Amino acid sequence: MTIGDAAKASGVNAKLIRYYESIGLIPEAGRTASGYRVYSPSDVNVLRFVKRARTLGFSIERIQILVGLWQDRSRSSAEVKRVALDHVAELEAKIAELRAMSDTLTHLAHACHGDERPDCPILRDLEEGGGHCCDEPPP
Amino acid sequence: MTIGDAAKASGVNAKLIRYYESIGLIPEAGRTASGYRVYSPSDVNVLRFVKRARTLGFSIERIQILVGLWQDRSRSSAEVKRVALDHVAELEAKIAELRAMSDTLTHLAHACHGDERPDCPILRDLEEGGGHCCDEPPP
DNA sequence: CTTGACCTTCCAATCATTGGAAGCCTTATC
DNA sequence: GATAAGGCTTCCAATGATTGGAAGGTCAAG
Repeated sequence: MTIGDAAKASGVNAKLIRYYESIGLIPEAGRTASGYRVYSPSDVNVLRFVKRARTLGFSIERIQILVGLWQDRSRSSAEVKRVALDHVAELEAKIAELRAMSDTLTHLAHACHGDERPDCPILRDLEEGGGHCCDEPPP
Repeated sequence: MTIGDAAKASGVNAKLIRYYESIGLIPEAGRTASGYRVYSPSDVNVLRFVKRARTLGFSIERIQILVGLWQDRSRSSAEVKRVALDHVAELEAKIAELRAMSDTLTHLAHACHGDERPDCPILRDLEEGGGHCCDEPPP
């Protein structure tokens, strides 16, 4: 299999496969006499694993660990679970951050007339740093 | 005020202030005879506006627009509201994406014993692409 | 033999921020 | 007046993951 075949079979872009190799996430592929990279079905499995892990938002760094555990027959599921739960904790933290942003803005937008007049609570919030509420103007 | 003073007063790092200037988000600061940047309290207001907008997750591109509207006395609040709601829509899309990741992983982690044995539903999901559930193994 | 589709490497851009290096300016102290 | 500390200047580079392009080599079919 060439890199293009592996890309189709795994769903990982050929360019990305080369990148993953360059950073050491996947081992260096074998080469034909003319220098083309060669892939086996087992290489494709690794690529699919990586792709699925990326879909779940794992960082490349954590995927390195997961691939290592995956290929380690003496792993404990506790190790895998810890990596996953660490990631879940980061996801939840990010969600909470975005949730707070969205709620604040939704609130401000709700208070904004949205007409042709220039007066706007959104701009007032940005101006004043968000340290107050529309019903409680700063002293 | 020097850039360091403006940084303290606005909460925006001096390095970041230079960056914002370089990309045209804020106008070029005046200079002393020796080349130091000079800032006025009104410049600090702009920096605070930018900082608050970044805290709410607005992209630099949208902040450009917001600053323009802020300083345009003939703006309509509808324009501001539209920019804000576009951003809210992006935030909600991102939240939904992260929520799906987190829920999937939480489910998988729940099904994982987390003990010293190697068997692990998390790794099985990554291996098989998540196209099935623990109770419904693939045919 | 030519065309087109593939492969190779290298370099650059994205987004927002941070870091460092090398060198100049200002202020305080001796 | 010399010197040291600390702030300022510019330029270059790195982050994370991915994508884009350019320039050139290789393979298969027509």
